[in-house]
Amino acid sequence: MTFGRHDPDRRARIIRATLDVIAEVGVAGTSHRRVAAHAGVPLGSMTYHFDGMDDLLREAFGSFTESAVALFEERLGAARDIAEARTAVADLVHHLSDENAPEHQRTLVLSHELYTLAARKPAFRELTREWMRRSRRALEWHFDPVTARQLDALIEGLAIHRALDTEPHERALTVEAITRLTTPTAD
Amino acid sequence: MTFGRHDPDRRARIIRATLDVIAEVGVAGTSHRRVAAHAGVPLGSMTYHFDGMDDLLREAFGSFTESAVALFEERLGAARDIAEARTAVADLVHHLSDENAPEHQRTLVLSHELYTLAARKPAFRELTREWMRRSRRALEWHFDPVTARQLDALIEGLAIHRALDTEPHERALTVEAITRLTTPTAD
DNA sequence: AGAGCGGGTGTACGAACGTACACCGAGGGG
DNA sequence: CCCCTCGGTGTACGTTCGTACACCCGCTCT
Repeated sequence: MTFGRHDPDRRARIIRATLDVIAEVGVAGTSHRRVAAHAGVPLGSMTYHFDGMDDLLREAFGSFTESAVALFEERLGAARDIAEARTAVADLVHHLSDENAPEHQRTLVLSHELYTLAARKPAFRELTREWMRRSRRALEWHFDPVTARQLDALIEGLAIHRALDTEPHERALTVEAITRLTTPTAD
Repeated sequence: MTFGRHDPDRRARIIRATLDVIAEVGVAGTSHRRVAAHAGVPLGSMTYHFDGMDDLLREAFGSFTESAVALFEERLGAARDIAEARTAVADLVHHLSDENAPEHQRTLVLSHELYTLAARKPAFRELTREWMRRSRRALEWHFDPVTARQLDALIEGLAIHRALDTEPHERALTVEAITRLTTPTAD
């Protein structure tokens, strides 16, 4: 039995290359050939390791959501009280939407590409649901379920709008919004 | 000078067809041929009326954002006080994310497709900026600029998450989030 | 009435795509 | 030492694409 004779993490490298290509030219411009070239593997490897394009995309976005959740959990896990949790949430919003960090623009681009697929194909919607579910669970370490749900949506909206804005809003605005949403109204 | 000899609103019909095709198969699956077939015009009309694919997409999404803004302004314009404005905002969120209305899934799909383009191409980012600018202006008829900005992001996030969720959240959660965000905190 | 113009269209070309599949060669079994 | 197995790969096919451009024909002007 020859096992991993050539390249034990060939698959993983293809998946990383796929995400790179998607971030660069979009799902629309992603092809087996381009991914293969970027990963430095022959074209035949594509159909050998993955059951066609859809399978490749699903694996790639699965890996992407995994690391997105990991970041979420890491930041929220480090917070020791509500105040720190609020700060962590603000950090996440600005981390995601910071224009000066190409790596973060990448996250935003990949999110949109995934949402676009999810809006049309159930298989990808499953990925986004799992992502949302785990994000909310992490928020529930610090906030009640309803607040967690609202906060999750707020993070999404703030990050998207901030990333697209001509002049991204200040941190103070983010913090203020988080504070308002996590403070029960008087009545 | 023969003018509009055949079809005065040929262009407009192509644009409508383009949005239909995008909603159905995505920007990735949209081709001149498919749009032409859907609009009932010859393939040659595509390059005649539009300077290539990018131009076509820009025109189509320009028309899309126009009607999205119109809906926004209509709903918010009809509100006569803060309470009605809050209700209008909740209406917009649920209108956008209602799973039982195919027309609304369409809006969500098109939004994501546009954001995906905007994340990569400046020409499309201009469209989303104008869209955000006008949405915020409509919100400012009832709320201060900072709140308007926060609310705009919240609407976005709630609509996206609600549309993708397994069990979409109740209206009460939306209303509660809007109330919290539009009520200054005590301290 | 005939000519000429120009808006509109059919077609053809080169490039790129996903995928199937015949083939190769290293390594283990006899 | 030979052969067979099977993981891995190169190539070729059929399809679809964007775009250019030669052409057609209804209309207007002389």
